[in-house]
Amino acid sequence: MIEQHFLNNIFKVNDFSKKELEMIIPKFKQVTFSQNDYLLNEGKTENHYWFIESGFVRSYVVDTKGNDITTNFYTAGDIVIDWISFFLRNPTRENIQALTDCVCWQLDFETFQQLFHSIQSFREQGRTTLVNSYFSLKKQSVSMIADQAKERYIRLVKEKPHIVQNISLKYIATYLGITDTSLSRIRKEISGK
Amino acid sequence: MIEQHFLNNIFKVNDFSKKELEMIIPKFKQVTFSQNDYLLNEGKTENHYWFIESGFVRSYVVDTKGNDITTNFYTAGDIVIDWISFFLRNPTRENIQALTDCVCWQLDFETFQQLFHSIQSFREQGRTTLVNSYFSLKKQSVSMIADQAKERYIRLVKEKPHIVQNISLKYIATYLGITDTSLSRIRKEISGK
DNA sequence: AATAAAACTTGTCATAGGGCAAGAAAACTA
DNA sequence: TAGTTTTCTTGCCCTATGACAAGTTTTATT
Repeated sequence: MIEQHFLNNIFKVNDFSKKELEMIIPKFKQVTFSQNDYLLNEGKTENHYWFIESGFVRSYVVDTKGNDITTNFYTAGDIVIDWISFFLRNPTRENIQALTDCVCWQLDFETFQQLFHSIQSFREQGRTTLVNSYFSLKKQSVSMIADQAKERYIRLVKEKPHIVQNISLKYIATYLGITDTSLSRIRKEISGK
Repeated sequence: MIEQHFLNNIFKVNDFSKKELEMIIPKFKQVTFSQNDYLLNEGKTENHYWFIESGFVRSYVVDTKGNDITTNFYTAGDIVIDWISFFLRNPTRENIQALTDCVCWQLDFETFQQLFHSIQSFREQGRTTLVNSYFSLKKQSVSMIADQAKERYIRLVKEKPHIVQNISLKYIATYLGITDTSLSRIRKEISGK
């Protein structure tokens, strides 16, 4: 196989030796999901994570009033993982749902552990990935306090245009912490400028 | 020294061998901060983290309008760290400030790396600590969307009563994403019940 | 104790965004 | 191509919270 495996975009030759790549890449298994399939359901303990080769995914939690709140969107190149459930080995509160058909590459916890403890660059990359997720969450969280809904939407359009273009308004609204009604009005206001 | 070092509460004999503890604990250095000292300032790259033996600390960011937003409170037993700056080696956006005099135990990045890559249980614990921080942030973030300010305040009182009792209203308000005026009204309403 | 500076409360009024319900438009389905 | 369902828009009215400004209380300073 000449180096054109999708995972070579994730595990780069600059960061890993050839030998390490040979230990890592074959451990991933390709899986596909159809639109509306669940990758993970509330109450289950996550035993895998995935890199998305193609498609769109969202994660959400259901609040005490029964509304669902989108916690994240994922698309090609992203890691889909519930860090909390995966590492703390707890039943999750999240639901992870394919919004379109998806092609993913899956790794299970045990294999992850084995690679994590044996390959230094694998654990450095893993840590960096987790910290990057922390960073996005923090940004989103501060923005929720500091910015008005319209500003949050504008930022999302700028930072993740493909999300805004491909995902239905109601999910984007709950991600921004507003109702679909409000988001519709915000859109109108923006386009009217 | 008979095992009554403060850090023995953090690194427990159940999780580490005696030899490992001897490699870890002496690497920490005791430092003290006076009220209003800064542990970290915006723009600097974090090169340390601390465990708090006593005192109260908060972290905050300044938003585009110049208001500050408290991102977290820390107290005895907690780790004080800017995960993002520490691991990504970036200048931080956060300010970390002692709200009272504090006694802390400090470790620097280089020593951390050395321990992280050489002691398996140290990295397991480090990862767990990071994921726990992620978990609190996520909870706070979802609550910001799902709950009203009053519910968020009630939850804080329940989960971290010592914070509510020891820290001034204005900081708690920005942590909850509201103004000090609103928090004052919420308090009144609650006590009037 | 006297003064100053913070911290907190309260009043009045303004506004972002929610709740609900009815349409309109678009996307499936048969 | 008609029928159904889902998605999105719009109108009307309401509520939680903000903005600002004036007290009051508490804490620190001399």
